[in-house]
Amino acid sequence: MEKNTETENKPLDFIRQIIADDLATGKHRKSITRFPPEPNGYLHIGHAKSICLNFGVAEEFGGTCNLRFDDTNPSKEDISYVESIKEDVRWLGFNWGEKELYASDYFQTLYEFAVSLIKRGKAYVCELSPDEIREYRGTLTAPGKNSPYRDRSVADNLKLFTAMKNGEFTEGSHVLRAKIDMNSPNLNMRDPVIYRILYADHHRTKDAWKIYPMYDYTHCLSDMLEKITHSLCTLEFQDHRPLYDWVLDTLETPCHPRQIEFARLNLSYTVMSKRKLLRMVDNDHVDGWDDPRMLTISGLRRRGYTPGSIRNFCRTIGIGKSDSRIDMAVLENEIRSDLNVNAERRMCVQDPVKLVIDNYPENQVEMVEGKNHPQDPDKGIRPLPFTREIFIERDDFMDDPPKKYFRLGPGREVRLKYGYLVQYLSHKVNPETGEVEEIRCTYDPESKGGFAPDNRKVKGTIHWVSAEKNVPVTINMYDRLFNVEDPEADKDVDFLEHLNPESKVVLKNCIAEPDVVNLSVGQNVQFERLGYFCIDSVESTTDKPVFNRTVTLKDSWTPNK
RNA sequence: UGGGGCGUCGCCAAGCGGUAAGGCACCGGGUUUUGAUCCCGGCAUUCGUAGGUUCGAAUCCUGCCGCCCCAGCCA
Repeated sequence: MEKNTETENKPLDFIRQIIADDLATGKHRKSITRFPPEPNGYLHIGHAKSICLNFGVAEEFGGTCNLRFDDTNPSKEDISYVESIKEDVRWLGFNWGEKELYASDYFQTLYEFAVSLIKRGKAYVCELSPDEIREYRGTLTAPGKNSPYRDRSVADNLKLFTAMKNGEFTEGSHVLRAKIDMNSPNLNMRDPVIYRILYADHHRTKDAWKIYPMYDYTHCLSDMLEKITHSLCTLEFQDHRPLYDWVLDTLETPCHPRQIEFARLNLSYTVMSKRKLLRMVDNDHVDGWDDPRMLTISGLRRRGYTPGSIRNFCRTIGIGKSDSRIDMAVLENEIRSDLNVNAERRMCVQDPVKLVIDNYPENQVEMVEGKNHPQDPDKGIRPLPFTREIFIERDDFMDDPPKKYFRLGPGREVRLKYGYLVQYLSHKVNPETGEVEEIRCTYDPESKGGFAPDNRKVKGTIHWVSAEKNVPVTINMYDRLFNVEDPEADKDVDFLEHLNPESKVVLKNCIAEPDVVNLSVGQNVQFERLGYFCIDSVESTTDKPVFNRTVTLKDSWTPNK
C-alpha cells in the first residue's frame, strides 16, 4: 500500500523536454546519461537531485545511465569514497548495469587524444609557473596575453609532453595547455591547462601516471567515449560549455554529447558544499559524515529517511535554472507522508511522570490491544500491558491548564489510548524542584480499550507505558543543524557561528512499550503523538536501544489560544 | 566596468501570444481513541520594472533595476 506518487503525471521539466524532443525527432534512438561523482567526499541530498535526474531520465525514457567516477585528481580522492558512493546510489534505488566506470580507465585514450591535439597544433607545453599563468590570463575586464611558449613546434611539444609523461620534470614546472584564445571574454577559453604533473599515487592506477588530465578536458571526452547523449551538470559549468564543445570539435570526434545545466539544490537551515561538510566532520561539530543531522545520504539514512521519500522530494522540487533554496519543510513533508502510511505505531514516553490508578488492583497486569496502524488493519495488532502504575508524558499534565488544553489536569478526565478513561484525583509536587512527582487518578472499569461506556465525550487521548512492563530507551532528539535559514548569507560571518547548539538533545530516561525490542535496526516506527523514530545503527546496544528522531509529527496545537 | 545565467504568491514551480496549474507553508471548517492522518474551503486582477508591437502579452521587442556564476596546475 505504498503510496506511489513517483509515477504521477507532472509537466516535463526543460531537460526532459529537450530529451523527449531529441527522441521524437530521431536525433537519438535512446538517451544515455551519466552520474559523474568525484570520489572525494560523501554524497549529499544535492547529489540525490542529480542522481534522480540522470537515472530517472534513463528509467522514464528507456535509456541507460552510467555511474562514472571522475577520478582525475589523486591528491584528493580515495577508494573509501567510491565505496560509500556506490552504496548510496544503490540504496536510493538505482542500478548502473554491469559495472561502474572510471575516468581513470580512459587515461591512455585521453593521452592519445592530447597527442592528437598537439599534432593538430592545438595544444602546447607551457613552462610558466602557476603565478605567471594567472598573471598572463588577464582579468575579468582585461584580456590575457600569450605565453612565450605558445608557438613551440609540434615536434618540441611532442617531445616535452612525452618527457612530462615519463616523469622527467618536477611538479608544477610544465603543463599542457589548449591553444585557444587569450583574448576570449570567457576566461575558460584563455588557453586552459589540460594536463598537469602530479606525483601522487592514484587509488586505481597507482604510480602508472605522472600526468593527470584536468576536468574540462576529461569530462567531455569521457562523455563522448561513453556515447552520452545528454550531459547534465550544474549551473556553474555554463561557462565551461564552450570549452567542452571546443575539445570535441577540435578533435573531430564522431560523437558530441550535449551539455545542459540546471540549478543545484540548496536547502534552508543547512549547508551543502562538500568543503563545508568536511569542515564540520573534521572539527567534530558532528559525529562523522553519517551523523543523522547531516544532509548526506548516509546521514539521512541513519536519521530514518527512506529512499522513496528522497526520490519523491527530488521529484517535487523539479528542475530549473534559477537559483533557489528549498524550504526544509518540503523534505519533512515527504518523509512524513511516506512514514504516515508505512510506519507502524508504538507508544513511548520521552519525559516520564508516574501516574497511579488508585482503584486499579495492585499486581494486576492486564493485556489491552493496540492497533499497529490506525488506518491499515493489515498491519495487525499488538498486546499492551496495563498496570496500576504507569508513566505518562510530563507535558500531558498541567496543574493549572488553559481552557483549550485537553489533556490531564485537576478535575479532568482523559483517555489512556487503548487503555482506560481516567479521572484526576490528586498530584504531588517535589517541594524542592517544584516538579510534579506523581499523579493519582481513578479509572472507569467499564471503559476498557478506551471506550466510554455511556458515550460521554472525552476530548483528550494521551499515550502511556506500564511502569512495570516496559523497556528503557535512549532517544536522540535531532533538530535542524543551523538556526538560520541561510548560514552562508553573510560573507563576513563564518557559517559555523550559526550552528544550532540544540540540534542533538539526548534523552536517556525514555520508557517504551515492551514490543519495541522486536524492532530491527533502521526500521521506521511512529511513537504516537511524538513523531517518527528508528533504531540507531551505531549507538544502540543489545541491552539498550537508542532511537533517532527522524521528524516530529505536525503539531497545530497553540497554547493560550 | 568583460563574459555567462536568472527574475511568476512567504518557499519551490507550471506556463511556449488567447486572458495565472500544482506542491510546501499559512488561515478557516468537518471527521478523528495520535491536537497526527483524512476531508472540504480560502490563499497572485497579476508575472522585477518602464515603455513598445498586437484585437489580445507572464509569454514577442527595447531600455532600466536586482540577484547568481567565472580570474585552481579543483571538480
